[in-house]
Amino acid sequence: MNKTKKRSDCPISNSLDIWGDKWSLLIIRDLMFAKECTYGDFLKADERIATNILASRLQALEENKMIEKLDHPDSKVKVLYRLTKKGIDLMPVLIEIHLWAEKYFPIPEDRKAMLKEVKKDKAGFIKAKSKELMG
Amino acid sequence: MNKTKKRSDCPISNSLDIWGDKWSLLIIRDLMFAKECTYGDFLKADERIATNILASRLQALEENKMIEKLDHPDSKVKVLYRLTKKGIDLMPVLIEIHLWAEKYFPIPEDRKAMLKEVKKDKAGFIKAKSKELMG
DNA sequence: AAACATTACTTGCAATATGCAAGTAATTAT
DNA sequence: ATAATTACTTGCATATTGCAAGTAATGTTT
Repeated sequence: MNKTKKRSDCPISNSLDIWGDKWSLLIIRDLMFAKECTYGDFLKADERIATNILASRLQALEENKMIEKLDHPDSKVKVLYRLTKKGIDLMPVLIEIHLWAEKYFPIPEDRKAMLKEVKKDKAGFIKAKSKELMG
Repeated sequence: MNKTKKRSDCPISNSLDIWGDKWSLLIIRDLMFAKECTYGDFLKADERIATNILASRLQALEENKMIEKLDHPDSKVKVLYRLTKKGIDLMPVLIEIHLWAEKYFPIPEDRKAMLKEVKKDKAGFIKAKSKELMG
C-alpha cells in the first residue's frame, strides 16, 4: 500500500504506515500459526483476499522486512514466505488483539484453547512460540 | 469504515473490521492520552486527518461502541468524545504496538518516558491509566 | 442587535485503492 | 507432448481517500 511515507513521528502512526490496513495483519497471523506459507496457502484463508491485493501486500511486507521469501524444497514454482524477527516480534500485539477480541466477539474453539495457554503464562508462551518460528 | 460485515470468524479479522484502518487507532490513541477530545483536537494531530475522514471514523467508532459523545461543559457547539470501556480495553494493544515500534523506529522522548514506566510494571500501568480514563 | 468568529461537520470532485475476472509465464505431473 | 499447478499480472468497475470549499448552529465582539 504505502510507499514508506511516514505521516508523523508517532510510533503508532509509524506502525500503521507499515501494517495498518485490513489485510497485512491477517497475512502475519497466517504465518504465526503456520510458520511457512505459500501464496496459495494465503488464498485459502477464510477472508478471501484477492490475488492482486495479496501480491501487493506480500511485496510491501517484504520491503518493510516483516516477511521474507524462501525457496520451496519441493518445487521451483512454489515460494515459501515466513516471518522475519521483526514480524515475529509482533506476536504480543496479535495476542493482545486476541485477548481484546475475546471480550467482545465470539471466539472459535481453537483460539480459545490458545488463549487459555496464553493466560497461564503469557511471556512463556510468546518466548516458546517465537523460538519455534525462528527455527 | 465498514458496515459491520464480518469477513470471517477470526478474532483478528473481526477486530480489523472495526478499527483496522490507517486512522481509527490514531483517534483512539489521542483519547488515551487526552481522555477527552473535541473534533478540533483530533484535527490538530500531526498526521493531519481530513475532516470528512475524521467524521466518518468517529461515526463508525461510535456505532461500534468504541467511543461515545458527551456534552461539552463550556458550549453547545462543542462536542466531547471519550473512550468507552471497550475502547479503553484496547490499551494493551496500543502499548504492545508502542513496544514493538520502539524496537524498529526512533521514538519521541515523551513516549520513551511512558514506555519506561510501562516496563517497570505493565499491569499496574494499564490498571492505573484505565481507571483514570474511566473516571 | 448586527457582524464576525468558532465549531462540527457536509458536499463535490479528483486521485487512489480495492475487488473481481481473466490472463500469463514458469515449472511440474501425466 | 499435453495438461495442471503455482505465483503472480492486467484490465476494469466500484469504493474509499484526500483536498478544498461550504454550511448551520452557536458564541463573541462592537
